[in-house]
Amino acid sequence: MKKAKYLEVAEVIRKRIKDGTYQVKKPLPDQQTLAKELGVSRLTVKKALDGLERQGEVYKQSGLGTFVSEEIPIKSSIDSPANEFTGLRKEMGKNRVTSKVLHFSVEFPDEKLQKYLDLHKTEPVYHIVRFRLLENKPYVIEHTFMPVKLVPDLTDEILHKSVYDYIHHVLHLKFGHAYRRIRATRADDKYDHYLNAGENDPIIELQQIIWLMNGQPIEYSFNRSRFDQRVYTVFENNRF
Amino acid sequence: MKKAKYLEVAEVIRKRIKDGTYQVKKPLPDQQTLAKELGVSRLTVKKALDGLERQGEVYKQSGLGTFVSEEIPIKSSIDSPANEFTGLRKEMGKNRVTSKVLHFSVEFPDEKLQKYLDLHKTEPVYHIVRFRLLENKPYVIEHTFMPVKLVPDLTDEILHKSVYDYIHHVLHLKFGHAYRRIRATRADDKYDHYLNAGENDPIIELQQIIWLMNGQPIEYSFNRSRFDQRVYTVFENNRF
DNA sequence: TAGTGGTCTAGACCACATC
DNA sequence: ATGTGGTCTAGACCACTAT
Repeated sequence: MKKAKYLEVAEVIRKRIKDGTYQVKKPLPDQQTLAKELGVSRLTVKKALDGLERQGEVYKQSGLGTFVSEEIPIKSSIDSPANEFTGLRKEMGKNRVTSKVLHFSVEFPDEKLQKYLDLHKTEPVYHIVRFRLLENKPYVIEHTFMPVKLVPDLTDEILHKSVYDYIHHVLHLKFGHAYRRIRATRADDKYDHYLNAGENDPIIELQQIIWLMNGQPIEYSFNRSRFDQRVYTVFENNRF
Repeated sequence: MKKAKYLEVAEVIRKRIKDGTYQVKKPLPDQQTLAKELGVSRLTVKKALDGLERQGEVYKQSGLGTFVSEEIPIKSSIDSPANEFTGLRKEMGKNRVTSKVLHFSVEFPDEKLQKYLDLHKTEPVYHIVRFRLLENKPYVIEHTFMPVKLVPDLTDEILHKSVYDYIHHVLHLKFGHAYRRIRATRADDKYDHYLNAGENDPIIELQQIIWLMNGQPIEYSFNRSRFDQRVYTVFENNRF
């Protein structure tokens, strides 16, 4: 299966931004010119630029042109994007993350989970608690619930590596959308002591449901970190 | 200036979802049928559906159809969307929000602010601290910095109502994109006592830079709430 | 095989900003 | 007047899913 042309075009443009061919705050060549150069229609170029704009790489001004976005001055390398679908190992780098499985069981879902994961009470879920360290420093406690029917044959070994890899590359499932809630709370969960959090230390918690492309919910989870260990970020674009 | 057709089409479909014409988890009419019915081309329908999909109203499956999304079970009415551009008064309802101006001055920007707002050190900024209550209950302390050159003639009266309204409807400026960082912290700011936060109460803080459509940064701010008063949410769609 | 959404094209016209 | 991006069309072909 071949990649769509507009994705190829977006990659070319992204590279040119990265290597300085197109400079920050300067206009890119106009859409017609890019279309001719790359041998595609103008609409295909526009579609590529629309995507890059949604991701914050460029911004367009009708009547003026398309410009390379500036660096974001408050962006930090420790930020965790709250609007991406990469797993922790991929996000942070494979070898920087280690995982300890604190709990792994199969259960029937309670009423809350039945609602969250759109399950009948007879359809079992995995219940997983993982303690994850970033460069050997306590980083996050992840409480995860997934329907067994959607993720068959989950093993302890997979839990130590990447569940995301298993879901995507072995089961060939694709995440579609997610709803996430971020809040501050106290260290009051039974596993929080793993985070080296004192009794009065704030905790930052991200709770989420993830759905597949076909609309089925595949994961309910909440992830807790000590307040000074994690910052969630959102990039937002004011377009339809 | 007339509204684009694809926006009109999206509104029609959104209404039909809301009033039950199209039912949850059931397929909408196919794109060709909708196009004919509404007297537009198929691409225009697709563009409308793409937007609704990004906003989570529907999801599409190639080869199958377009389906109405389910209700999100963890969504709560107290959630604050972290990926919207509406001001607090509009988000929560005009009459539920009251504002007290704790500080209002004009200053030359320090180095940090010069970087955040892309300013020369001779270009002054407003420095505003507002205490905002939701139905007379302490809700958030907002620390806001804006370049004077972009927001001329800001008055105390505007601060008591909606700065967003002034920027959009009087100055006719449009927000383009924003980068937001959400973290948990302690009640250690000099204004935090307004939140009725005890010394050990966690605080949830949202820090952000907002840019206009033309790429100019117009606001740097950080907003602090007591941990149990605010939850930030993100909806994310795994598409280009 | 039939029906769905996804992509792509060429061409046209419009809205907007600048000169 | 010119050049930019935004919208819209009709038509074509492809990829995917179900039967």
